[in-house]
Amino acid sequence: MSGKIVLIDGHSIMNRAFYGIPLLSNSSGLHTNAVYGFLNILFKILEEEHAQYLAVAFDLSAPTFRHQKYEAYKGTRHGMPDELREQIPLMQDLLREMGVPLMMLEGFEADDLIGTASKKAEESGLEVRIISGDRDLLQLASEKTMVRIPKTKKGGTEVEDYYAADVKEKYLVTPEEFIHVKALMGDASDNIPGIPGVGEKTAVKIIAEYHSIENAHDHIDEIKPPRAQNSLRDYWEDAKLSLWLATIDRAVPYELDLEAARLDKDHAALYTPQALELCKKLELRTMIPRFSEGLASADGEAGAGVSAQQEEEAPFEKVEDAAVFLEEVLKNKADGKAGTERSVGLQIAVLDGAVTGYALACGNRTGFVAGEDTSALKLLMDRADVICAIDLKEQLYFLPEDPDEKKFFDCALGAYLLNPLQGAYTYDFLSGTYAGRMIQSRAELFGKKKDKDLTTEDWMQITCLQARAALESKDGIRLALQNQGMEKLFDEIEMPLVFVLQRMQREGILVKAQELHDYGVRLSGRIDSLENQIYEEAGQRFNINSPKQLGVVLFEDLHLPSGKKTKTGYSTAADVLEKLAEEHRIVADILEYRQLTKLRSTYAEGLSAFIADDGRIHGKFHQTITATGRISSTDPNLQNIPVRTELGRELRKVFVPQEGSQFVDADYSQIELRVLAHMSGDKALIEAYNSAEDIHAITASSVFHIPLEEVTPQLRRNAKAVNFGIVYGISSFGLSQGLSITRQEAAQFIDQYFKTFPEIKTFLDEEVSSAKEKGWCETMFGRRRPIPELKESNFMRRSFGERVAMNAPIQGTAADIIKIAMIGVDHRLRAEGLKSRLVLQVHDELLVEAAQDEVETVQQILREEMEGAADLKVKLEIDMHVGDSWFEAH
DNA sequence: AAACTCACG
DNA sequence: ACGTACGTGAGTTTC
Repeated sequence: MSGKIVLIDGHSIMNRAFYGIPLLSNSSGLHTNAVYGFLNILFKILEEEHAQYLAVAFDLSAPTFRHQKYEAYKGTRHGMPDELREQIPLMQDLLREMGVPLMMLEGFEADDLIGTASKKAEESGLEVRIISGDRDLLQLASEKTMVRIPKTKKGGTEVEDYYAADVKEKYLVTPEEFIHVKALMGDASDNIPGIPGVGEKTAVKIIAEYHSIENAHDHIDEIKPPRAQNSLRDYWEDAKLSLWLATIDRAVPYELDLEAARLDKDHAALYTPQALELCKKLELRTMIPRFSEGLASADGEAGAGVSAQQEEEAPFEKVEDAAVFLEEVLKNKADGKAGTERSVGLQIAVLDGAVTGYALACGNRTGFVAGEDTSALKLLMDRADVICAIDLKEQLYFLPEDPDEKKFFDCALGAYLLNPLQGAYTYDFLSGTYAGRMIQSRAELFGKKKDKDLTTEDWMQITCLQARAALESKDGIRLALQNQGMEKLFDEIEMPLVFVLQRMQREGILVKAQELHDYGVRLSGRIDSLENQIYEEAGQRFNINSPKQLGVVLFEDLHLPSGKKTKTGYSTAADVLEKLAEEHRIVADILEYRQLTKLRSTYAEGLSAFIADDGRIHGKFHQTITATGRISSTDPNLQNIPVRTELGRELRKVFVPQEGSQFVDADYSQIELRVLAHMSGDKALIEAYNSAEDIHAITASSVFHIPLEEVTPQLRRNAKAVNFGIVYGISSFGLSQGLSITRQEAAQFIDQYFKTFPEIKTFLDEEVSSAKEKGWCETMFGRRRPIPELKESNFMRRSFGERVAMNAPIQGTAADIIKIAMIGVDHRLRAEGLKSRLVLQVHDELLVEAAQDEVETVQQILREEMEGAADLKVKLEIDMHVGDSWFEAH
């Protein structure tokens, strides 16, 4: 017999899918994300494998014998979240409707059934593919059995494939020996105890040499690390038990009905009317087209099957005349084939900085247009109702000027709002998560190749995939935004901001290259003499930049009081060194050396490299990076230009407006604390803001019960630190670090603070408990941040989650507000026909390069748009300055 | 690639 | 008892 069978480990793949995809639920509150993800993986595998047989194994709900025994012995039981548990029967029902055989047998695990079925299949001459998220199944890999493990990587799914040889290559042992490794090292997730004191490294070493635990035990006196030798001797019974637990039973009394598992050629038989019905019932929206199309093609088997097949093999066309293709695309849409809206996915391919072409997608048809003919782009701007893209800001450089901003939809941006923790919003992730089509990622197609190592053909493929993913994921993303109440945030803040940020990037900021260079030279002079002085004081030459070497010099050679902080050695961080400044002259020199070399390498040298031919730095602003909704900046980072020290601040003198312009710089005064006052509604804090200039001083006065005039600088400093602490999600330990006081003292401050501002306490507690209940927190404008840490059992991680729940709504709301202000400022500058432009945003600060004769107007616009960006219970105030450099204006 | 340090809000 | 302030990005050393 020849052919191929795919065996899926049901629970394990459901598990992967559940944790890989945001928790979607349908209108009746039923969660469906794992079902959805499972189908995604299933279809992807089927498309790749062209297999003849398919079956899915599940554990029966009752605990199996092996685990029952061990769990009883150990008293543990791994739980499954209810949100996942409820999806298992749904998945099984759906598979039944699709005619896929379910392998289940009382008393045996899915592992055992798969092990048995794969053994029999191999014996009868079939190729076998085992799909599981569980590395335990690697023991089943052979020359004819490939174990495939889908891994959710940052931004997408990749499948790791293992034949027996691959297991050996990666783990240095054969699949069979792999069981013995497990028996020694154990596996917490699978309740295999292993033996104490033996981890992965030792276990692999022992088994690679002795091939089995029995043989190792026979040569017990030769076992190398004495710790492992003793452990194997003392815990031999545990090792044997573990081996038994880890071994998959390949002789289960179970016969898979191969005929029932048979797949037809294009898998049309999976798409039954009943399965379609169930999909509709579950509201698996993006799966529905797939099932109904499959059904339709099965109905008209004779002719339609062939063309469907062909389309699968050649999904993309290369287009000669883009405008013609687009006309046709838009016409089809308009004809109502896929709705009346004329939306097109768009992606531009750039190779070595030059546009090599662009892809337009409609439905499953994607046309790639080579070269730089942009006629279709103009047509597109004109004719399409919705243009979707991934990372639109970077695409805009290649589109005609001043497009109609309302037409665009950035899928990456939408997906970011739905889960800002995702980290990357690649086309394959968007397609798999929101369009129900799992596709090959860039890494799967081209491995670790860098941009410059890709050919135009490669770009063509990626670009087409991106365009199609954008088009297909748009509806799913919009629907999810709607369901989560974030449509307004998306439409009125995030999407408009894309264009503002792009204009800022394109504008850039003028930097005096010569002065920047001179600044670096000045630093170098001082660095040289410091370096020599440090060597002299140390009595030796060493690499001052190496914390490791520095630690040895300070704490061993010079015997300075042992820096307590350690992780992989001594800490030499600034706060540790500052406490040692009295002990030795070298410490102050090192701190100064650190400061100067930082300024030289990161700023003087680092920034120079980014000055473009126009003399300006065109840094990038990112809108989909931070967990809280802030913007981030790279290439270079213009949001961390020094300001706190005099010498560092000097650097800002090289950031200047162009001839005939001035900088106008405006920053919010304590925006986060004001947001807190508003959101908590705390009467005392609101009153404090309405009555006094100096919020930290009045905080000190209220908290410590002394008249405002008698607040000392020390007390004011304390109060300021507490205010910061509150915004960060207060903890006595954190505050004690910030103020260099004991935890008890810090706890007293906090206690006093909450007595003075009781509604703040209530508010923060409420934020935490609501986030615990819902799994996420949100800003005034509905921006969400999921906080998975709140569910964890680890104290440290859970505490982190609690602090996040207090901080994110505040930091995020402030971020929302300045985004609104940016849109307002940018739009007014342009609407009023001014030449002045926004050039930088630094979280609570905006910098405008203002034409000389527009300075006053710009000031008025900044004040109105920033102070009017949100209506809070306290006034939003800004500080504003005009100057001929960033140094002067800030 | 990870760890460390440090620049900013 | 657990060991930390919240959010970023970049340069350097080390593995």
